[in-house]
Amino acid sequence: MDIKQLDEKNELKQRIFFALSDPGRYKIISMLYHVGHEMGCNELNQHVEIDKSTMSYHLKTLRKIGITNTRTQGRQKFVSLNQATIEKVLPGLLEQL
Amino acid sequence: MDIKQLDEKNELKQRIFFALSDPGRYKIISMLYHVGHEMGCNELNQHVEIDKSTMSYHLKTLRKIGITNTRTQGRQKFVSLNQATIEKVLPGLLEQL
DNA sequence: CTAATTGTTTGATATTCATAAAACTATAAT
DNA sequence: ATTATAGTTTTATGAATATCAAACAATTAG
Repeated sequence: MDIKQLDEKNELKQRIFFALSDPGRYKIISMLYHVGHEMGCNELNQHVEIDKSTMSYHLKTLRKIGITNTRTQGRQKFVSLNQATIEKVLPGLLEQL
Repeated sequence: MDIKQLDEKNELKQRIFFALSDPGRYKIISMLYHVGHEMGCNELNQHVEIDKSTMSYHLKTLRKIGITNTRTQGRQKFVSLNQATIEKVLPGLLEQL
């Protein structure tokens, strides 16, 4: 693996660490991991107590980092954890949350 | 373990994630872990290319979080990783850096 | 005593970040 | 058609961050 790929890997790690450094995002990620399946944003909101626009903002961040997937069904959006992406660069991390 | 202790544990985790979310701090932590022994700030500076005052700022952050120890000898300060603290809440993480 | 070395602190600056209210879009229900 | 639901975007605001130059210790060397 060349230096460029190493840097990219470290950048992804750092973005994941950034994601986990905020209490709200930590709870979102932890919740998604522990329930083990996708959740509607509203459902998430019932468990993680933050304003819905703040929630949307954080979810957008997670999406941009690339550690969540979103599926739209009707007027609902279901968010799920892109577990493989995380495991690939930081195996074993999710179990620690 | 009660909720308060859990919260404290998660707070420490989140602070560790914050520490690792910055490229400079990531390199410092990674370097300290991989060399496996304490390093002088100046020595660190030769490996991690950041301004010495920025370095000092980041090292202060790590100290406040509680994941490094500092020992003064003459005019040098030796920094080492408080590995046990990290391992306690996030076992296996350091090997991934 | 005067330099140089090692590191911290202060101050200024630019940037990013988190938060929430308000307006907005899209879908579903009545 | 209206209204309710689900979520996003915009806008504004305050707080936190990162960076670096310059001044400031404290120790050591010449």
